[in-house]
Amino acid sequence: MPASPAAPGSTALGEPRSEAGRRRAGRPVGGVLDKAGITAAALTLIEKKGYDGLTMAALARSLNVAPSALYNHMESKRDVLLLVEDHLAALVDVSAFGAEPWEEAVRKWAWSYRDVFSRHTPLIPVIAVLPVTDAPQTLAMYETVSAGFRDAGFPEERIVSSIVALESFIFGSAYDVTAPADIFDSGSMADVTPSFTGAVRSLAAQGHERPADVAFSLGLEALIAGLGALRSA
Amino acid sequence: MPASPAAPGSTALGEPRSEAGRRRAGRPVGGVLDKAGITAAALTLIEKKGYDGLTMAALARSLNVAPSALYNHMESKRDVLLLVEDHLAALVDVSAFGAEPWEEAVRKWAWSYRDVFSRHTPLIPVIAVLPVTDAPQTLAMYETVSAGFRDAGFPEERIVSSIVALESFIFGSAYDVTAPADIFDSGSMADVTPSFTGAVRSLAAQGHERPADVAFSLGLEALIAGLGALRSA
DNA sequence: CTTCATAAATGAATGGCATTCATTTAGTGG
DNA sequence: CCACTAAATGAATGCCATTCATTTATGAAG
Repeated sequence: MPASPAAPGSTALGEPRSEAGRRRAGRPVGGVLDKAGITAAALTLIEKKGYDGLTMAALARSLNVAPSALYNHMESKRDVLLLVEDHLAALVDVSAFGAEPWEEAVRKWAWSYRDVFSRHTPLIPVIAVLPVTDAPQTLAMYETVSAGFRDAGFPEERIVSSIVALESFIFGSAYDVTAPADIFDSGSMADVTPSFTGAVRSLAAQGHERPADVAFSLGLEALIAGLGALRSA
Repeated sequence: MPASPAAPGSTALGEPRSEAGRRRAGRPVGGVLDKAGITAAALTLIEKKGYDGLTMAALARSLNVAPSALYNHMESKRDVLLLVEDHLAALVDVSAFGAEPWEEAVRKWAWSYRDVFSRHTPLIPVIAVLPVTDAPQTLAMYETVSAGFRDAGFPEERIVSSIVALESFIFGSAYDVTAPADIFDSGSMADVTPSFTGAVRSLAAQGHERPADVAFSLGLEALIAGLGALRSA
């Protein structure tokens, strides 16, 4: 009724669907375009082209499909990011909970969590506001961690706040990892910022391979010590 | 030489420049389009329309100028965000450094820092990777804080790492403030996540006005205690 | 075997975005 | 008074996510 959708059916069997089109037209055949397939394609794309390269068009292209086809399976691009986020949550190492002392379990979890998301910082604004209902793997991670805290003797009403505090630190620290090495170069302002410039030089003189790791370790150990004091038994 | 830039000069004095155009054409007259003016306009726009409403077109519009005019003063939109960020840094309260004990100074600084940026979370990915050279007010903040740490007896090589750790926690916590209240509702998965669901309920039962504040306080006090132990004197 | 409902794919819009560019304008310093 | 130049213009450009009418092909129902 509205505009003019051009020649119907004529070009419908043209080149665009030559290969995959035949396989996937109609009903569920193998399912290249299900959630698992979309997630895998998105991850590959992110690895190869980064988050700037993750466009709906590029994603569709890598699945041999028209961009609009994605919208039969997802409401928006945000859903794609959610899928990726939840996949990554499953990569976070929670295995030490229940197997090692609480301190060590938190330590391993936190380092692993930071490492995974430091390569996916564009997801952080998404996760931070993400209702866990939509992310089963993420929820599973919280369950394991919560159980670890409970078994370690944490009062139930402090568990969520403690995890949130740790997570906040982890997300912020994930950004640090990606910061340029010269981020604290005060340049021409060096003479009016003697304390800061001196502190930066003093740290640089230590010659740490990854300065972000030093700050992360420092903060994490402080949090573990401070939060650990909340335990009753 | 290329395309066809249409009627030259004819419409140049039309409506678009009726008011501000007369004031600002040519050389520096009053300077609505200098850094201060752009920053002020951007902040007003952000307050009224949020970060989604902060487009180069909308910013130009609020300055009674064509979008392309902005590019005579800024390299990219990122520069606008930098300007805003640096303006906000000046709002962070560092006054307690040098006036109160280190613990209390850090506490006031951290709460103030988090509060300012919790209303500007879209800037966080920008700040985290921002070379301080480009942000004088931000650098000034670091200088005051660094001096506070030095005077409190911190070994020089630990100062930057300590500040980075605190900042990471602050940025992560700024996101929490904006999270929806039901973010931890496990929905249909409640039965398979008993520990987490119980912990969430238990926190909710406490009836805190702002749950994010509880987590922030918990983490901040842990960091203050843990980092404070690094001081020599 | 035919018919039909339906999930899934199509491609051509749409509207918004940051950014670029040739050109014009109008003060300023010589 | 003129040349220089900073600053403004508006018409592209190209990219983006998203929408929609339409078509396709399958499996189930009769």
